[in-house]
Amino acid sequence: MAVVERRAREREARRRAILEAARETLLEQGIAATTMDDIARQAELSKGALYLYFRSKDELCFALLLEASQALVDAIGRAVTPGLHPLEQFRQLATAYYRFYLSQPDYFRFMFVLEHQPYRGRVAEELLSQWSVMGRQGLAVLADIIQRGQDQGLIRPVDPWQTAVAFWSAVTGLIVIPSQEVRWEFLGQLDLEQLVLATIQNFWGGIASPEERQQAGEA
Amino acid sequence: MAVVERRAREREARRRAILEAARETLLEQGIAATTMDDIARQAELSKGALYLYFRSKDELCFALLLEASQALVDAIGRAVTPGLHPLEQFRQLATAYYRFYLSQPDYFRFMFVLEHQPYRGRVAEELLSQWSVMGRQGLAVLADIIQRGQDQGLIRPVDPWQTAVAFWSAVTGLIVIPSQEVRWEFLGQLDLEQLVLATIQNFWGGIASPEERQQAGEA
Amino acid sequence: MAVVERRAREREARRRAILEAARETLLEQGIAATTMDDIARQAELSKGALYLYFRSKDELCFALLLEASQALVDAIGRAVTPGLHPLEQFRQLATAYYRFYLSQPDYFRFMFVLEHQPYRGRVAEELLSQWSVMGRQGLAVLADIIQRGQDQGLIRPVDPWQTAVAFWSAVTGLIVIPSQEVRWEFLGQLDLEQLVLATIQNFWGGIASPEERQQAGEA
Amino acid sequence: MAVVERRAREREARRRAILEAARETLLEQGIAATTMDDIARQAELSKGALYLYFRSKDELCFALLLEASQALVDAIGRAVTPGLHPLEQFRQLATAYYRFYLSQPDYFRFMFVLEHQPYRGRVAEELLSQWSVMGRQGLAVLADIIQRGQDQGLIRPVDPWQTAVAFWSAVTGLIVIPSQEVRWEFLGQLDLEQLVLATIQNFWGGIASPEERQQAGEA
DNA sequence: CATGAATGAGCGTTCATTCAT
DNA sequence: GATGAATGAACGCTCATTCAT
Repeated sequence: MAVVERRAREREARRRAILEAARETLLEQGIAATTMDDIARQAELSKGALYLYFRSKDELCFALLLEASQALVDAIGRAVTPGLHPLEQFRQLATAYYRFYLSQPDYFRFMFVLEHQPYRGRVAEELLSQWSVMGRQGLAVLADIIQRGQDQGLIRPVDPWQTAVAFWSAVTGLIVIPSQEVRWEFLGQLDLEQLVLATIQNFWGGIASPEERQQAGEA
Repeated sequence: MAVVERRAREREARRRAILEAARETLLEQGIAATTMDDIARQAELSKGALYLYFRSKDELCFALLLEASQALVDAIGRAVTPGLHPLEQFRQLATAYYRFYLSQPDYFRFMFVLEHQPYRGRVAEELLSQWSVMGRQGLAVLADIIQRGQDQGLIRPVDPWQTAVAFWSAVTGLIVIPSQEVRWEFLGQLDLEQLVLATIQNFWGGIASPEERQQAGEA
Repeated sequence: MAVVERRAREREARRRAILEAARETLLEQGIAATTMDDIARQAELSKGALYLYFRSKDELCFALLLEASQALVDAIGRAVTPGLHPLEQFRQLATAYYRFYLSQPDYFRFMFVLEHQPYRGRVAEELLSQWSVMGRQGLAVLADIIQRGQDQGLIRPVDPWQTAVAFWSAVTGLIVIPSQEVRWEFLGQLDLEQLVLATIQNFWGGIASPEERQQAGEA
Repeated sequence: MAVVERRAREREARRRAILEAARETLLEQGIAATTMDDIARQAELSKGALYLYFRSKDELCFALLLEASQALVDAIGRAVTPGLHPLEQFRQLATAYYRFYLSQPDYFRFMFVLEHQPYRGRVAEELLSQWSVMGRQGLAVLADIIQRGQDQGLIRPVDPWQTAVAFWSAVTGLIVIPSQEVRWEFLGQLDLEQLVLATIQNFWGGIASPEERQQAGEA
């Protein structure tokens, strides 16, 4: 039955190859401007073959979104050293997030900027729930850090989940919005890295408990 | 001739009516999924009539973007009381920004989220430069506050423009990203207002000069 | 009742002004590429006004065709000196024809080259018959010369009408075809005038009676 | 793989079938009045399929023009027996030309009459140059005959290329203009064949050298 | 499994014509 | 008479999807 396995492996490999091709094309041209022909050409496959691996263009795009998100969540998960001081973990996480943007700016932009249609009702329900689970997983890493910070008295009593969302949204906005050069070209060039680091610092300052803040102030 | 005036007025009114219709339809369905037929139907006009007021679908969308931006910039400009303490102005501005989102969430989302293609080369150059001027104008309000805060020794030496962009991007991300319910529905309901206020606070804390911070801490 | 007359005169003047405007625009851009808006703009009138003078775009085009043809037929009629030797009249006519092309090449091209749709059924029957009458009138000038040439024993027994059509078609082709530069650009520049004169000569040589030919040969 | 070959053959066949359908429809209705839908319906294909074989309506029309021209040039080339007396070759060529009109009057009319827009810039540059090459090729056959006629002292010193263009234009006008029945219906029915033959005769008479002419006169 | 020709609904845009003013 | 806003029926073209091979 090794044949069956090999087939499955080959199928998976082909699927990833298509996603890779789709990534390059979609990121360069945008979703609406990319045709299935473009992707097929890039993947060196026939257009029909695409439909053997993805039910529709929507599912293909969503699969790419899923893959990008998975990569990001993985990167975040790997970045945080268990047992460290929460502020340090906080820094690790934010740094990993920003580094992910640096290493895969297109992926990043694909996730947050591109013109995704509402996928509900257009892709398999199963994929949508995968997406939710993964998203929650990623944010949970951050929420957990905050939670543990509170347990150790380092952080004021705030809602960990809400705080996590806020921090994540703010940093994402910070990264994504000024980098949409076509639209906000008038903003000029910015030193994104420093802005992100400063924002992390500010944010921690904002949620730290008074004692912790004083300590940090003395340090 | 009063007739000429009336005509001009009617023309402007019709133009705005089309924009209004476009807004409703575009925001509900997204740019790509909205056809000129849809907009015409919503505006209770023939499709051809749309082209008497806008040169193309692109220009229509961009005109909406421009209108929304103008409304936002105006709201911001009105909100800031001259001569007040910069921190207070800072709060006024952020509050006005958030209130604009509250009163016109669709406008807001249209500006920052929807799938705008790069407009360069697709709409009249003149419109593009209006857009740049207006954008810079809006951000300048914030940058000025920061500048004056520095002049009064309230704010650490930071680049006012970069800081303005950072703050604006972060708050915008904070408002816009979690409110994309279709995509981030798993985030759950958030108390956005409190998050925004907290972020303002954090941000100010982050750029305040040491003396000012101490003062604020004592208060 | 002078008012009625004046009105009629004004109406006619306006009609001609529109035709003039139409001529410039149609000849420059072609029929299909010219819109009623273009013509109205050129005529400094509203689009609606055009329809007060012409029932449709087709009738406007046909009216222009008619006007051009009338001008040509008039020019031909004026050119031929009654009582002269038929060969000389023949030359006069051909020269007038060619001169008309020289002085109004666009008119000429409009008549023979441009993309006229079949007008039957699209313009008033009355206009179509005007067109026929005028066309026959023009050709009759040539046919009459041939007829009189035969009466005087200068021309071999040929059918005057057929011969007239043949000569006219050949000369028209000679003028019109190589001047369609866009299509036959590869032909290179030609000395049209000499070709036309040579063709006249040849043609006369071809239909002259043996005696006449001999005489001409001796001359 | 025989499959590849078969595919290529089928593709070519389909292309020709579309051209055939286009020919019928275009000639009946004119270029402007024929829609791609019409052609598709005639070809019993979907409209989209047309675009698998031709990049645009313009290219389709031009391809038809090219095909017709090729057929004409081929017919001309085949008609002339090498080594024959130039006058005889002259007759062969003109006869072949006229016969081509007889056998394919629609093709012929399509080439010379229908409302072709300037194609430059609207079809691939490559097609345009094919067109030029072929056109020159065709005319060169005639110019060569004239040249050889001169070499043998049969023809007066005239510019062979100019003379070829003149003759060709005149004959084409002779064939094409009176056959535009819709426009020149008032001309009545003509014996085209005899007119063409007479014109050939006249023309030869016009360019023959004096000796040759005398000889012909005596014959 | 893979191909690529074929489909057909739909898009943005144009423009001759109409008609209330 | 003159206007010009409005209509609406097409048009050329695209492209996600299907299916015979």
